[in-house]
Amino acid sequence: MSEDLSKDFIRQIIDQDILEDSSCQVVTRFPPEPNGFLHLGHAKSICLNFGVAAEKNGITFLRFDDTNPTKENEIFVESIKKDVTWLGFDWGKKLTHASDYFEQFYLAAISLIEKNLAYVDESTPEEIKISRGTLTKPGIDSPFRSRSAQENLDIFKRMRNGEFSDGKMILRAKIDMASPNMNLRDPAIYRIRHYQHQRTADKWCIYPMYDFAHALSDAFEGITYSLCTLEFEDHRPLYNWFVKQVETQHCPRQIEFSRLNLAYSLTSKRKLNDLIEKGVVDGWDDPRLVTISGMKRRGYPASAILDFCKRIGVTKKDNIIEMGVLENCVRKNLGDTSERRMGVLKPLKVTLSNYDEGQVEYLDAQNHPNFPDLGIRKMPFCRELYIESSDFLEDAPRKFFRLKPGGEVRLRYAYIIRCDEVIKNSNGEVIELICSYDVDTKSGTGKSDKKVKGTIHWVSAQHSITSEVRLYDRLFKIPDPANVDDIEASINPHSLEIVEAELESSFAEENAPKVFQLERNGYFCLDNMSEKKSFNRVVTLRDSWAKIEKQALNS
RNA sequence: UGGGGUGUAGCCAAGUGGUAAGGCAACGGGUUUUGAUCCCGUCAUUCGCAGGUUCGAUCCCUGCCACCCCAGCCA
Repeated sequence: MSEDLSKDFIRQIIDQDILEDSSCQVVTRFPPEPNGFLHLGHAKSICLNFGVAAEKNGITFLRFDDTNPTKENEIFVESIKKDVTWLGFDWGKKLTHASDYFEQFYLAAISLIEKNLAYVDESTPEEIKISRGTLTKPGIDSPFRSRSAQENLDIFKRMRNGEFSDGKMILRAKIDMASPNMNLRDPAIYRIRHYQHQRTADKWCIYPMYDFAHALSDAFEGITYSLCTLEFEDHRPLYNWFVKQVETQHCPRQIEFSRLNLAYSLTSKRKLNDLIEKGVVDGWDDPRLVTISGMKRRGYPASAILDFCKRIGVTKKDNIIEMGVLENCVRKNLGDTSERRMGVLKPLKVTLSNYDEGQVEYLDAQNHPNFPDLGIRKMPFCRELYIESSDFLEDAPRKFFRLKPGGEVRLRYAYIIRCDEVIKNSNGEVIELICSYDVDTKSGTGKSDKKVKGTIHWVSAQHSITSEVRLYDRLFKIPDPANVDDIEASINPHSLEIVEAELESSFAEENAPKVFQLERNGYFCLDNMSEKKSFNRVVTLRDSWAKIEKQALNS
């Protein structure tokens, strides 16, 4: 492994800060709102926040941004903790919640009111919307803007005491209704919500807004680098305004980076939630989603996700990462770590006419071609076998070096066979092949120097285990599902295919691997969530034959 | 048309006043009883465009163009 020579712009800023002041601490935070499950975009943020701190012996808080009780719940809190841990990060004792600071936020709001920097506005939401102006027209002051601090103080306290109903009034920062930055046109600081909060229950009926709570939480925790995505760039002046006006002891610095976009997939909690509610996918952990729990269930190793985050980098550029990058990380990780097995996804029966009925041979099969230390297993070989249907073609193109009528192919770890006869059903579909084997070509014996182009996998029909296997493809037909009106119309109808596969007999053993490669088919894992025994295809192998076929089709 | 950002290959991404890293993809070849893995090689005379400064500009200056974000009592 060569060392990375280049650092992203955030790490460069931090390096520079440390160069200028060696006492400079690195304190970061990962601050999800517990209103959904984490996805790959969060993984990017987690890797950045935890990574940057770890590199400088700093610390990272896991902070739940729970300022909106109507959208949040304990299930999401637990899932987030689980996912962060699974990715391999440890927040130690630094587990906090925005709600831990509700009292401090309240006091900070009081101080703003006392400084005449905040006021209670009793306008309706519609009135506030209109008076805010537009992108090109300045807003106008609210009639409540000039209320005395005394009066504001009194009403705000009564807001807290629950004297008013939801939506009746808000506390606003008094900044500048004519600011070209919309966020500075007297943004809301507190709103009234008579709603059970998952942690503070009914202790509060007023809740702070994101900009206020986030800036102050960062300041209270001594966060030095508050790393967030680009859409908050316009919020930075407001963030800084709160920190300054509340006169916190510590001043955090917000730095923004671009969010992750992965082609043919969705990284938006809201849109994921829609798909789940409509039943388009099975839940947050559907293996077709790039949620952390979905990818985990699919069989993606955490280290592959970490590797992915490292490869995509951190910049301020809009980006769309190709699916291949993620898949490649998964293959790369699994290639060296998973044992090989054989399994036939779409079986085609093969009968060896010259192999004795009732005879069984046990043939040696390597568990990993590159690592002999991983040992061998015995595979039973009989007169009746299954091969992959796609490994036989009646009208084979020139470069197809698998089985065809009259052609020969090697059965991996076994013999070379020749296809003598093709049996079809009344629909003309091939249902069985009658073949003959060449006894001198047994693997490892060196009796024959016969060479064939192709080697295919197989299982003994008598010994194979029928098992459910789930084959996944990308969830969407289009690269940018996030940008279309009708997401459901862009769903790939073939994103999940369930097949009855025939697996080699070793899967009956107690210590059969949970994650493995089915040779020539891809990487698979046992699905821990389904009730019956079922396997997920994690990712296919790279397939240059498929590429050749596709090219032939296009030309 | 206000404000804030971003433009380096098909996709990511370094770089910086001295002649364009790296990864993925693609392509060509080698090894191979997985059309896998692995190995070797090819792949930007040019950095959104146009001017200017300079011996020299992707980098500095000016103008233009394209794309993204912002008008929640969401985060």
